[in-house]
Amino acid sequence: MQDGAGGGGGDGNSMHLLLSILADGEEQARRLLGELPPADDEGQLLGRGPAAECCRGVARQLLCTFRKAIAVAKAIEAAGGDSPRSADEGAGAGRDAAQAQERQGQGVCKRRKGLPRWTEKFRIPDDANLEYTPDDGFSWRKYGQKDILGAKFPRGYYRCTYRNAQGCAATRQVQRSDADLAVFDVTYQGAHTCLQAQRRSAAPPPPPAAVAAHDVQRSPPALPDPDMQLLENFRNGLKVETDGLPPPPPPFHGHGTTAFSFAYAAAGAAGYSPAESGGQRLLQGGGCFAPASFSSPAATTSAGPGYFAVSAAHCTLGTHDSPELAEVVSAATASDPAGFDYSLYQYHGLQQHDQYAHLLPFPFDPPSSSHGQHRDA
DNA sequence: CAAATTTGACCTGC
DNA sequence: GCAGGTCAAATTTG
Repeated sequence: MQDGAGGGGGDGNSMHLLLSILADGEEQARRLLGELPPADDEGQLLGRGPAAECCRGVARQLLCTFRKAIAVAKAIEAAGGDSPRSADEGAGAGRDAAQAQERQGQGVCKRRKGLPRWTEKFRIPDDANLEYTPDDGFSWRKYGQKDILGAKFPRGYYRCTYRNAQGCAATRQVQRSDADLAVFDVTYQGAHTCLQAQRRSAAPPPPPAAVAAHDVQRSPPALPDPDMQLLENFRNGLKVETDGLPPPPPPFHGHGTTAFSFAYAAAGAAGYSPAESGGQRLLQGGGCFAPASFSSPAATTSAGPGYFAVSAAHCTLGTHDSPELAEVVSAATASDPAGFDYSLYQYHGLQQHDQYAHLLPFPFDPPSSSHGQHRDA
């Protein structure tokens, strides 16, 4: 991974470009926040009410996310191209656990080879009890628990409930953050090949009105709504950890829009289909990725309804080689190739960084471009 | 009674 | 040898 496409973040031009884009995004986020009227400004359209609060929350989070991303990018640059790491580590939150995870992560890749690996941060509701565990909609069976050096809380080991019945190799590790009890680091390994993933892929998109009508700031939906989850995801911050991969395409492109293509790919490997319209809509609209369909009838995870907050999609592909990235992206496209929106990849800036285009398992030649830039595969 | 969870032992990589 | 990850028997739960 360090070799090949861009040298694992060590490419000075790519990093400068990334920093430039991030700085641009930060500036736009700052402007957005500045242009939003204060909460007590009754004269403004968005001055009050849940919608205004939501916008301010998103804007603040966006700004925070950009700053984290910039810090991480600078750290990578200063380190001479070492694997990018969690933005939270740089920001100080959950540092002990993250460092423990980092140590582990470096070793784990060699322990379990061949399967893509990535980590998400889950935030549970503040009023959740201590036994609350993150629910991603899949059905998991716990097979072990281990005290981890340097971590206050034990790590839980889960595998897909249908491992035996359907040969699904997906596993996940759940560890509560030391710094924030409401935050869980959930490391996934392997894509779901069971029917859960297929059901999710086949699930119909939710009505678009669901996003605007819901107060995402305060109350998580009783029934997981993909769009709400995307918003919540956005609100809780993001990080993309390539963990030794070639640097991802710059996630920001165009006029103040954002997208996280690696999170996209990683989530696809978890069984989430990029063809799901909820994901597409919000990706294109400035959001990020989150599970787009929580309709698994088999879900028996311990978290009850009301949960949701994916705060990160920090993608860690296991063995650092581009073929595995292709595998992940392939998984993302496999469920519905016809519905895959190739323009997203262009939208994510790929057309500007064609050194990444070869990582895709399909010829990168988007049928059309609404952004006026198009590259040849 | 079947399925899920717990937990100590064992395996693997560094 | 240490620490993370997995196995599998025992136990719990519905």
